[in-house]
Amino acid sequence: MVFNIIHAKQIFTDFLRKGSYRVTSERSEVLEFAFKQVQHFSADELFLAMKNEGSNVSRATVYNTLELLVKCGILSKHNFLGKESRYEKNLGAIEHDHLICVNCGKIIEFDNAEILKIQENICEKYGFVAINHSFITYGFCKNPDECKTNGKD
Amino acid sequence: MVFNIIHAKQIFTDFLRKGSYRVTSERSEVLEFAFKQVQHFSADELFLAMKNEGSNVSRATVYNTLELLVKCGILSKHNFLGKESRYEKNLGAIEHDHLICVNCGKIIEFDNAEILKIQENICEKYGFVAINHSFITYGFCKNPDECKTNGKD
DNA sequence: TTCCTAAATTAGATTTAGTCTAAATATCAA
DNA sequence: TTGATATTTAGACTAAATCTAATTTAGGAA
Ligand SMILES: [Mn+2]
Ligand SMILES: [Mn+2]
Ligand SMILES: [Zn+2]
Ligand SMILES: [Zn+2]
Repeated sequence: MVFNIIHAKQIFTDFLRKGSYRVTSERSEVLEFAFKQVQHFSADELFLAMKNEGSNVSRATVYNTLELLVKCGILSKHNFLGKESRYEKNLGAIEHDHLICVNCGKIIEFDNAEILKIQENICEKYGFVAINHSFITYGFCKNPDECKTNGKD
Repeated sequence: MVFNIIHAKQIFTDFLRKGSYRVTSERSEVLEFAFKQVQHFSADELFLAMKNEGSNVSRATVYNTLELLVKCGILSKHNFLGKESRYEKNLGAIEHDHLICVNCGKIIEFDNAEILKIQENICEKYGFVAINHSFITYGFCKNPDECKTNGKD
């Protein structure tokens, strides 16, 4: 599991070297900007944020690098409600999951170790090797007062 | 839960009446074709299949009707690997889940009541009312012989 | 049954996320 | 330092899904 940007850079560099990918300034830049994001973000949002702060990394490179960052475990990628892919840092011990209000868009994050156990059992049963998972519960806020402001992300 | 096409038609008509939507021949046609599908299918695949068998229902109506069929519980909608949405009939007592091989594309379906319990607990904890969920484990086939034919769906 | 209005349908345009291309550039092993 | 080849780039392209505005239809009222 990843802790901070120093650690993330180490992991990324090792991953690139090990896979005989090249270590480039563009890839480092994408990692740095991705790591600065505090919420879920889309590839295009990151590309625009970078551009906005003077970066010249291309859209294609942002998309490609995000995939590499997912592969080496620094980021997670989600597809909420069939919308564009959204990414986020992977910091904790457990890959967290999401509860989404289909009414106001609120996203609640939670850790649940039991889900990992279920995943293991199922993989054992069907002869699979798990890489990761996506568990999303769709519903709505019980308290109407909390279901107003569109608290996306 | 839905059992067969007769039952599905009943549920759909009730849902439409109750929501003061109109009962149209196009909506019935989409339901009939959707129900004939034996595997996961995309909106466009269904549209083309219908067209191919002489139906004149438009693409927009197919897309819209599939959403209604999801809302009333007749179909489920999935987003595997961030690709186009895929639909399927909802027949059993438990909303089944999926195991996907990122190498060969194989999809294994499984029932797991524990996941529903976890969902209930989490919703209780965070003041949510669950509608449905999506649980997908990504991984690869342990047995290389089984990981060849691209057994999609 | 006929009439009327809002809802639904339609073909095709548009939007959007993401991928592809081929020319220019940079990495890194030798 | 050099050169093979991996990477980056701008912009073209693709595919899924949504939107539009004109036309048709469902179903309630009379
Ligand atoms: Mn999250
Ligand atoms: Mn299924
Ligand atoms: Zn809400
Ligand atoms: Zn496989």
